Amino acid sequence: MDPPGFPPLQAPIQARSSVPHNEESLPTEAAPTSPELKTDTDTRPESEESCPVCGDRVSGYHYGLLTCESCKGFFKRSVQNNKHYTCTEQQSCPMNRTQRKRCPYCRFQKCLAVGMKTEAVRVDRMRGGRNRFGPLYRRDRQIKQQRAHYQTNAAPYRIKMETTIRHQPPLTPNDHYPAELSFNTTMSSSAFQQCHMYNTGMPHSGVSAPNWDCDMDVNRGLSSLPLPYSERLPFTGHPQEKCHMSFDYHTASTSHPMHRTVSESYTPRSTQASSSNVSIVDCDPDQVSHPGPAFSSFQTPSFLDALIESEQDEGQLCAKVLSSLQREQANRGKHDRLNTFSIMCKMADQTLFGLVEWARNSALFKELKVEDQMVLLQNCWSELLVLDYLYRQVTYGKEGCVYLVTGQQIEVSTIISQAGVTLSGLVSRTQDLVAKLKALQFDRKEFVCLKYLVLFNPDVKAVLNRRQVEQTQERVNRALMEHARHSHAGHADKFGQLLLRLPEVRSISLQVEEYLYQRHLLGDLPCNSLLTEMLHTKHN
DNA sequence: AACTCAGGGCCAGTT
DNA sequence: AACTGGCCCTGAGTT
Repeated sequence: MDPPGFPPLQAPIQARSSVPHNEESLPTEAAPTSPELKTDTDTRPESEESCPVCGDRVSGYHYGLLTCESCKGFFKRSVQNNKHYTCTEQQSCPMNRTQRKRCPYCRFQKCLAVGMKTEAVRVDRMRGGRNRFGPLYRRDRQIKQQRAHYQTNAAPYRIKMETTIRHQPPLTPNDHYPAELSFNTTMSSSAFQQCHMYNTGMPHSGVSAPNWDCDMDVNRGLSSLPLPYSERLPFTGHPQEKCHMSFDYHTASTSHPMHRTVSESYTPRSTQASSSNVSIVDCDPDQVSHPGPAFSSFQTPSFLDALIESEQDEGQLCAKVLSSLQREQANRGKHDRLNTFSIMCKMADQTLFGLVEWARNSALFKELKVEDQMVLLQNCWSELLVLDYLYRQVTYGKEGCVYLVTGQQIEVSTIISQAGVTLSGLVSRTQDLVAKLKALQFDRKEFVCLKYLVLFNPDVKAVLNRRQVEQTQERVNRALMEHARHSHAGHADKFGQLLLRLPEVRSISLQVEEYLYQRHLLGDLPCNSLLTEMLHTKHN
């Protein structure tokens, strides 16, 4: 079986002396600790995690993430032998340890969806050595270690991520392996195929053709949906009054909140004392002297309440996005309508616009230097978008549906059947997270806290006043811990459970960025949107 | 130089 | 016969 030139297999099995990986063969008292059994390997994350594909015990990092030995082997064989499976059911077969063998199609799709990388399978079949995912694995370990640390110590959540490496360009065919090693199948000339293969390293199955780029219900719905959403959303006030903030994509770049942050609307720190929101800034529970038990017991709630106050109204955002989209469609000819993908991008863009505005209006954020505001937002904008999306699903989304910022709902199955593998994978990953958050009864205050924790990330390299960012993050963290402890006695360790969701939010957001960037390169994104601008800043 | 660990291969067992 | 999955070999990178 070995290629020519390889030494013949020596070492018959009985002659091998190595100790099985996870066996309980701990050293005896007399025996010195072998390198394999030293303390840090005992805390390896893979020992306690389950395979994201089938739930079996993970055996280490394989092809991009922690998986079990079985899925590692399955994935390797599938890619090496260029397997094309088919599903006899609805392409949504259950995937667990006992049923994973039933449908290789769904198993392989799940492998791709959770992020296993086909380009990590070597077509030259060279053994041993290292690939370029080393830093990714290291980073993942760091995150997991911190997670474990926080679980045991309930210390403040810290997002350990270096901005310089966090947005690596995807592997290109020539990046590490020769082109034919990564793409050993004929590459279609269509832009979609290019995009798909770039993201997954695999040819598109052809089943899930990119109808996503065509007209879907969400598009047709735009002309018929009523403008006021007061029936469906907690809308307060008159939509007409709140919709005056038009969003013209042709002039959008000059009105981006980011631009205004650095130009006309920045309030110098020295003037903050007179800000109407100063109470938030000054009510650090650790700093105040305790006037009495009543006040003391409500310190954190009032801090949180103050944070909540600056939250954008969902109905307001909905009406704004909807009216803008309706206006844009109205200005287009009958045959020039926006396709679904463009509509989604514009929704995301407007939501992002709102999130930047939210940050800028936050008293805690205003405390920071403009330079820090910029780098923090540039670091976490996609995570904020993901969090925002998640909270919307948890709060308004029906089972099996995706709830759009415009109030429309699309069935997840429709998306999965019409979108490509990358997008489908993203949607199903996100739906899993939504289910977990629903089970936790994720509430608005917790949502706001998570947004602040993600925003105030002291590990962003370019941050000037790290201490200030760190202190704010810790305050929010304490507030979240207190809130989770007191408001939801039914959920043991809700605080820890919420923090455990953040690495997944991060991971999804990176995948979203990558996906959007590829679509941008293909000319699918509006060029003068805030979304594009943010993507550009990262890649520059 | 020794160690690490993620890639590939082998092969008994299963379907 | 084809597939599965546990175990082991390999070798670039790390310590």
